Amino acid sequence: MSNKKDVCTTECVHVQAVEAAQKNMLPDQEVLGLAELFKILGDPTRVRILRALFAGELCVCDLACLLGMSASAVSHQLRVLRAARLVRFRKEGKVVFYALDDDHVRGLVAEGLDHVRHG
Amino acid sequence: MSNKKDVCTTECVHVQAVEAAQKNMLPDQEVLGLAELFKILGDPTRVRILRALFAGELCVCDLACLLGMSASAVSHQLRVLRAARLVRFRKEGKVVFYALDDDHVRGLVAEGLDHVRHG
DNA sequence: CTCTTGATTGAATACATGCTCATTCGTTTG
DNA sequence: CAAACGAATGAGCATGTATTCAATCAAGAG
Repeated sequence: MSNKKDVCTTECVHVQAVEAAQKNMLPDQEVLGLAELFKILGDPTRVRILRALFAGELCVCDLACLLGMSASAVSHQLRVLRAARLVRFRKEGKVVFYALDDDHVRGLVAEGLDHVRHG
Repeated sequence: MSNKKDVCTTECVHVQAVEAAQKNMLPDQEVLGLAELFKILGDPTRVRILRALFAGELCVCDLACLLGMSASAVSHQLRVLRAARLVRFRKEGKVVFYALDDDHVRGLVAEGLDHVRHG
């Protein structure tokens, strides 16, 4: 997909700046991982779930109640968050408690809020 | 959307924890804004564009060349990034230079990378 | 064991989104 | 003015995704 550097037949390319940017490029794998992480954070329901877990662990039913949605919908999203290792879970009988699994999340949300609020 | 608190007919709700989480909930507007921001960051092309601009301003054609995609595709994404005030632009004749418009972005990307790399 | 309950899963549906292609805009140049 | 070029835009399509609904799993109660 990237053997088409000659796609730039135009004259407007600023070679120096482009080469500088090229040296700082991230490996594809990291770009994809980063985009995937942000995509997962890019859903209101998942943001609400994560924010709810800021205060401490909650079971699926708690979250469903808190967000006013079905346990099924919540569970589907928890599956996504689990796969991204953003939350972890703990079983106690029939009940499954979820909690934040990564402290980066707090930082990301905080920094995101800065942009949203006063950006 | 939230008058259905009685959706929780179950017995498993942990009232204390739920109430604590409820007090810490973000206003809907902030949740939506936050999710929107992350959604915008949650695309490989846009991540690549932003990363490219870390090194300094580039014109649309530079970006197209660097990413190996059409100027049209890049322009479409720049429109999205502009709307989110993540980039700003500067016209110089026919050429339009784009640059990062927000320092939060660097922090977000850095923190996201931490999670992706060693998370 | 059977029934109930919390949680998970899969299929189906409705909706959003990223790219391509063709066109248009705005500026510079001949 | 007309032609050329960088950039922006809109329609169309192909793909992805969040929720609902029904079914299933797992653990405790009767």
